[in-house]
Amino acid sequence: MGVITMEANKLAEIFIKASPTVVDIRKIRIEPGQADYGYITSLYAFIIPVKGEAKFIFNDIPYHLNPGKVIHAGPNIKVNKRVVGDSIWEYYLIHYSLKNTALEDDFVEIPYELTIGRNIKVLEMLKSMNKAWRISDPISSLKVQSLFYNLLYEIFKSHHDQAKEEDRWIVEEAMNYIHAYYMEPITLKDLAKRYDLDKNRFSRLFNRYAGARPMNYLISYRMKRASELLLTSNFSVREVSENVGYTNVSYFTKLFKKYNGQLPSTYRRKFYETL
DNA sequence: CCGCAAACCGTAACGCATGC
DNA sequence: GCATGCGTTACGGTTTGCGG
Repeated sequence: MGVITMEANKLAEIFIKASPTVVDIRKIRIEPGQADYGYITSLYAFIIPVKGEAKFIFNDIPYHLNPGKVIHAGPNIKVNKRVVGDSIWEYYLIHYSLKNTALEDDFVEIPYELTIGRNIKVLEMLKSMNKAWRISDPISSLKVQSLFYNLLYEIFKSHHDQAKEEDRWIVEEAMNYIHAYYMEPITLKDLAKRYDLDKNRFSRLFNRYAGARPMNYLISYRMKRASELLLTSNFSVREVSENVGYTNVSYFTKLFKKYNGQLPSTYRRKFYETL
């Protein structure tokens, strides 16, 4: 809790207006277990983890930094950091300043976190930027600036896609869950809780990718299984109903009729009559 | 006992308002 | 234009009761 995530389009808008200029780029390697306490930042910066992991505390809010994430921080933030785990902590640190200081209000003073996943493009750009930064002629400086803009694009874009990816994953996982546990009682509330989402939000998210609300999807799946069972087994209607997750036949019959146009018993009878 | 329907209750889905 | 919060509505789910 406390970690702020930002919307990619909003960020793009802000950065476009603000014309950031790179002030410094460096790749930093720190041995495991090392810590650093209480310094205050003076510039805007992106922290892009490459290897290992570290705990940062910005103004008392903890952030866990590992590859796949990008952190943005502003000036006047108190930083405590510690490298955790037993591998070397390696990251790029890019400091930049704003041309247009009138826009400083748009830059959140609280650090925020972006999820970009494993991104080779980003790593390659950082490498080139770092290399070009060591050469101090105007052409190389131009290269650094243009790469910085490319980098921003790539980071924001990845962050944007990652969000969608996460949503899609949740829906797929939920569908798999339904396929596996349709015979058990499932409620929307419990499903949503699995993904730590508000039930309303989850229901809509599910609908966006699955084309049906979760509970309707569950029912359809149960009805599909029920019709299969009616034709392929010699279970009684009651048994079929129990096998797809309904404790009472009444309700099952009602639903089955709604979904298949006829009652379970009729459905079975009609099928065998036409053989 | 079994399958079904009607009556009833609680929850999920819908639709609208609001904010971003 | 899209996501979110919230009140209302519709429907899922339980109980009861009836005919075969």
